[in-house]
Amino acid sequence: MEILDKLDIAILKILQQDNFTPQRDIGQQVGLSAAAVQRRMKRMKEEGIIQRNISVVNREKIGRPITLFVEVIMESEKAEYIDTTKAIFRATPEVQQCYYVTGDADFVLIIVVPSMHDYELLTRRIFFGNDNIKHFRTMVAMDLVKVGLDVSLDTILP
Amino acid sequence: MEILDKLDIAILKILQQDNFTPQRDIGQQVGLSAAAVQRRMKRMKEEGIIQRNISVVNREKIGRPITLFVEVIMESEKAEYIDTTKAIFRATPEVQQCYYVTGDADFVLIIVVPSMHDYELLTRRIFFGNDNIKHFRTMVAMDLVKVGLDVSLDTILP
DNA sequence: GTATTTGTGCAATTTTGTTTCATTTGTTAC
DNA sequence: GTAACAAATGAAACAAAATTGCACAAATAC
Repeated sequence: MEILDKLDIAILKILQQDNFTPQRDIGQQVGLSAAAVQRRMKRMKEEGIIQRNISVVNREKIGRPITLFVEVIMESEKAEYIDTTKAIFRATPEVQQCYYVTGDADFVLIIVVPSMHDYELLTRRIFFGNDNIKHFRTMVAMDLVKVGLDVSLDTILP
Repeated sequence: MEILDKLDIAILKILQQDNFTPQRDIGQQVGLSAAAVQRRMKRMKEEGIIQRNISVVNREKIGRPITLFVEVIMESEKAEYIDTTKAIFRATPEVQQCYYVTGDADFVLIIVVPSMHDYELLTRRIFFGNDNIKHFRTMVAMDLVKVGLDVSLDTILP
């Protein structure tokens, strides 16, 4: 089955907030037994609807207080070069998120580092070290107004 | 205590990948008993080092395939207006992430919606409906090269 | 109408998480 | 060096949660 019913959505909403919520509690909230919740969770995990289950670590408390946005513009958009660059960004732990985009830029990155100095060193490695990068534009986050990977589940009509 | 030792970091690395890993398995991997892992996890949760525990839902599979980047430039940067705008972005479910930044833009947003049409409707609500927004620039994600909230824990020196 | 599929709740079972307690380890004071 | 103390640990007992087996009910197919 590929379609989500109201119960699946109700379960996902809870799991997006806190995936340690006991299945019994979830069941109570959505009107199912714990067993039924468990089976639905298992199915959604198998189908890839639930992609991952993760802990979110506070970046400030572990000494990574600097969050940056970088727009990267490539010299050439040849698939070969793009793929190489994707692989580099993917493999760089400081690059928390990387999107290949249309519009003014080619890539948008979110980078998390301990200090601006570390960022400078990083730019040398991944930007100046890459001949195919024509230009990059950095913005520094002053306030993490909203951070998450939530997908809004309010208006799904299956 | 505020400092993380090597064992804490090893535990966090695992939890950032999969927070359903049984404490026994974590213990085995890092060289601790399950009880010790449990106590460290509890402490880190209490201290806010572990901020949240969440499921990540696949946006494509639930009918939200469009991811967008938006840079927003404000008319006035008066704190009052900025705060109001932050509150709006925070309260909008389609706005998955929102950062207040320095640089060419004032805000950077990541938006997840079912279709470009939905995005157009959203822009009317949250951008054109806000007099203080001077300009916004949209980029459309073609490839979610790397998506996560991981913080690199490799080079922590406490 | 009956057969089949799909999903459910309940209860038994298994696994996991939590607490207790004695012991070890490391630190400080003398 | 050694005694006293604090912090963290592992093993085991215990509690809670997840998982499975099974009988049943609703929806669908025939």
